Amino acid sequence: MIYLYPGHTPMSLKHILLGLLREPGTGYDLKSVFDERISHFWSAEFGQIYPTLNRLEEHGLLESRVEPSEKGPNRRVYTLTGEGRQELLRWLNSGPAVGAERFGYLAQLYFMDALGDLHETRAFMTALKGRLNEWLGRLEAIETAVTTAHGNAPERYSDGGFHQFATLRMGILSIGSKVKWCDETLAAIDRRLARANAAGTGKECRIPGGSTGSDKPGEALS
Amino acid sequence: MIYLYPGHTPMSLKHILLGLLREPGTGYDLKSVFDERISHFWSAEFGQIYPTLNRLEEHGLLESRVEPSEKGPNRRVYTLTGEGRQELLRWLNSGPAVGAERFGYLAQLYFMDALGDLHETRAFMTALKGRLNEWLGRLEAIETAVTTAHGNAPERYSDGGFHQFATLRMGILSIGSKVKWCDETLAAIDRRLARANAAGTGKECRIPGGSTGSDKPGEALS
DNA sequence: TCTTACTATATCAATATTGATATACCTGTA
DNA sequence: TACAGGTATATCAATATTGATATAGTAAGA
Repeated sequence: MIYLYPGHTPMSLKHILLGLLREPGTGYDLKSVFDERISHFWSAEFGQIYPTLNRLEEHGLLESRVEPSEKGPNRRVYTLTGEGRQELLRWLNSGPAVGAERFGYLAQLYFMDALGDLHETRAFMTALKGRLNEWLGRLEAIETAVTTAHGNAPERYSDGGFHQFATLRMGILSIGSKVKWCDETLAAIDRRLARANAAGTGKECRIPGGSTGSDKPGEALS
Repeated sequence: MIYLYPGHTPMSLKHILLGLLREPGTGYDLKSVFDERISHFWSAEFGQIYPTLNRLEEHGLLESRVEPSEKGPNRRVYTLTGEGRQELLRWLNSGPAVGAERFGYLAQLYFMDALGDLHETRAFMTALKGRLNEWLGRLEAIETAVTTAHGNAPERYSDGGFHQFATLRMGILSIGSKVKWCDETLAAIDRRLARANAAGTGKECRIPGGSTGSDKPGEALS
């Protein structure tokens, strides 16, 4: 990895902007693309987009021109330069950028034994499943729209292409697997709750140590 | 969400440190926990761990004492205070922290039509599958170790508990779904490559527009 | 007229995060 | 002796990221 700037870390935002700007656009346009088309793998705020566009232009990877807008203030439209395209290709050829994943909700679950009551974990997992299902629904709606609409006029940043569609599929399969995991976990919680009820106390269920371990689906957690 | 500090964003590192420090430990200990036990949902470097521990102590959520080490320089051992425990519980009760996910490799794939040759995409996906499979193997090895070892002496930050095991399961299901997605995508690439070969040219395969769309497994991408 | 909403750019403070670096103790080994 | 490797703390510069804020034009509707 050749770094664009000293101290540069292999984060991808700069390269994503280069990739999106193969078709000219403004910072405002780009923000919609993050929110509407690629939120399943990256997000960015204005506060990061505008300064990054500036820096990429300073370094000659983008160039911009100001155009009048039909609906508001002037637009500063950015386009990829030859140098920018080279940097984009270099990044695409640098091998898969597999990095650490971060899940705040898993961190919460990891420590949730501190609450000492599995009913709270159950409520947490139910809420989580709801949130993930909403997300999955949004992705599947896009998938349906993409696979249904044939012959549509090509849109800017269209998700119709093979590569774009493949990233959408990963989002769907990955979030889908998390929903299944919620079900597996909820089932395991209910089994534990039932056992605790049978044993007598009914309300307080401090969690007994390790897992029993099983490969049968739905019983990996018991 | 009540923010710990002005301008505080809902990132989880501070709370993760509080959770891990229910059992006393040093910054160095914590780093191993990130690397060895919870890398499937969070990671952190020394450069972030030490300053964060300092700030948490300043705010009264942690306290520390210096102890001689058996194997090196003195150890600064941190422990959770009552206030720290309260903040941890508040975070656990604040609902699932579902945030945007970021995948550098999906960003690369999204723009890879720029390379104009599906063989390059194929090589990329093969490399990615390899990396993900390695990762999956590491998680499954931990799962096996956890489900096999019964009656072991309880370790610091043991992964034996139900909640901890559930987070491991999500890692396995989630990475597993991504490996399956690699297979689905590689199969789709091969079908396209075969079609292009049959059509004549053999080498250059610019990608024709949209996807055909199908629900049959392995054919969602064609 | 006033307000709301959308378009559009830009900057700020604060925190988050990485990767490099400096220091220093201890143990085993070449 | 010298060096490698593991234990341990700490700081730095640079970049990444969030969320709030300021400014302004346009258009629709109360």
